[in-house]
Amino acid sequence: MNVFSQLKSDIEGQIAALQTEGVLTGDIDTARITVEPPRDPSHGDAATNAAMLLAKPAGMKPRDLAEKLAEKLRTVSGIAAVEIAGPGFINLRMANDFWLSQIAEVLNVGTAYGNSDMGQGERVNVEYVSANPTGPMHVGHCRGAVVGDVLANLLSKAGYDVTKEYYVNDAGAQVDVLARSLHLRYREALGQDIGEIPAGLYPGDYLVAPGKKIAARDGDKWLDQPETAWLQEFRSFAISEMMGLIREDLAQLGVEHDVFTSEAALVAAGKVQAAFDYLEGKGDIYIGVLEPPKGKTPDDWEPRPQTLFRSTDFGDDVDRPLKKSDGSWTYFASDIACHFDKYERGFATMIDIFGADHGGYVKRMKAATKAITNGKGELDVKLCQLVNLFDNGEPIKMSKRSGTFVTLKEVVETVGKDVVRFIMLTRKNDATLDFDFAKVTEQSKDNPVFYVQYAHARISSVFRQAREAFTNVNFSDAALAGCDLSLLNSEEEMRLVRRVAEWPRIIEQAATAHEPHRIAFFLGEVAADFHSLWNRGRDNTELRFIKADDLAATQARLAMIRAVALVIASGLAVVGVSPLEEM
RNA sequence: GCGCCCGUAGCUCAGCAGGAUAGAGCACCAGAUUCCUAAUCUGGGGGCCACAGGUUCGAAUCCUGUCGGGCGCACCA
Repeated sequence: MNVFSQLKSDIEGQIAALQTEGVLTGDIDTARITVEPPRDPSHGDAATNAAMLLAKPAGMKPRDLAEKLAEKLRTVSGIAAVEIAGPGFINLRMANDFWLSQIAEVLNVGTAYGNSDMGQGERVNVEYVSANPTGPMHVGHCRGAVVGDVLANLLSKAGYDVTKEYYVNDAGAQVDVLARSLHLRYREALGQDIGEIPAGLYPGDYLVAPGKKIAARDGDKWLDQPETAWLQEFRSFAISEMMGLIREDLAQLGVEHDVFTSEAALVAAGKVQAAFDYLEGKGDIYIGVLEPPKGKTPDDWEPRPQTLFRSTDFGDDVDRPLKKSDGSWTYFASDIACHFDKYERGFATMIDIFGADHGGYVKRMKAATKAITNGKGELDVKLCQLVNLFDNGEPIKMSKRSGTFVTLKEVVETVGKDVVRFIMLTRKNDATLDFDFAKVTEQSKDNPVFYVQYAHARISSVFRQAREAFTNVNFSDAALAGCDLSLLNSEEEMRLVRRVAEWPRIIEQAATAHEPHRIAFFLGEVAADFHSLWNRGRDNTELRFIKADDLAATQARLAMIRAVALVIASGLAVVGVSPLEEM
């Protein structure tokens, strides 16, 4: 339960009461009312702007209205004090019990704490990774993979019915190149000298094994045949091999998609044609000639009639071609079909995760989604910026041409999936991120992964010691949930308790904003609060969690830190990282 | 030339669907600590939120323009 939305509905209830009493008149719109923890803790536990928003339509002064509302709020249970401040803020101070009941709640529901029904089971499709099946994944793919995966987890936790989707671009010219590259490796496997890999083909040695595999299976059957004889077979073989590699890489990263949609299959099933027909029926298709982009005319520019989608009618800058001159579909056309298909499968809300280099693609895809769903579907696109790799401060240069690019697999094998996943969320998705192999594995408070993991491990360690100090006491969650939590009353402890109670709100806000990085930042804050409290016990043994001569106080404190551990575990589960019992 | 993203402390970045005196970490400065709850702690200085207008009771946040950086710009995906 998000305590702040609980408070908001309490406030709305009191506003309604003021209305029926005739104190408050005018059009009341409660939508913009916020109830949030104030930045400055001296302002109380929660603040609302209600009076300032309602003053104008009610024809009252904000502070007068605030006073009326404050009177009502003082009668609400759980609210210990109400103050009016500044231009008309209403500051609420909650009774300790109010917060402490959240600790019991955490202990009762475990890592399910923070689950929300906000999404009301609404179906959401999150499409991410969608790398071309032409080779193993490199680090550049990491970020989108993690951001998409965690966003999907986050939305699930917030009550949405989420499908994780991978769109396989297996229909374009690139997969033909892949097929030819494989054929070369096939010849190599049969003992032919293939020399240097010709420019324009994929040189990577990840095709060597598939080459041998198909040679072992089919022998020299395809050896002296014209391309037309083997292209299709080699293409589908290569794609399935490459998808195998990609799925292995993703599995290592802890990413598993629910659905893989094949572009080629969409085309074959006539879905692209169907989407096209639909748009054409609405009059959104025409044959026309585009103007060259101003200030940057390509060398080979020629006025050329094309089959265009009227994307400018839906917010794009120019209309976009759907067919190539050979009559086949452009990538954009099949992507429209892909989103059409998603919509028909029941997804009105779709989210795509792209690399930042696809930024120019966003408007047209949103326009297409609007057109193809008749305005009923909504597409949000999250762009992931570059990850810059370093090793102990030294930049790692990557070049695809020289073959010195770092693969996803290498990164995961070097630092572990948990580290990769967490670090990818330490920046918001549209900011570039530095990834330093040395720093991300460092065991110090400068390393956010370590800092959060260590908080969890430290709590486990306290419990291990508690069981030694009190050999006959039951410290299970259920037992702790029933202990006397009112013994927690210091300001430092309450600060941590309030932080724990913020978790459900963080989930809801991160989910509405589609911003998974907020989870990682929140975990850093919980860990910081916990470590800070722990450190007080260094100097003052009275403040330690375990008091050998005071079982009741020990139980209350263990309940508190156990709740912290559960919230950390709950957050790490969203991030896809396993919490550690010891380090 | 056009579009998108970004511009917040010396550095790296948060800033919660507009809210009160703009935060954190690093670095810097000053103290504490050798304890066993290992993988430090406490405190401090430091800001025209790129700039200029606008909307609003209220703007780092929304709108417009300017400057600076990144990305992209017809039958590649």
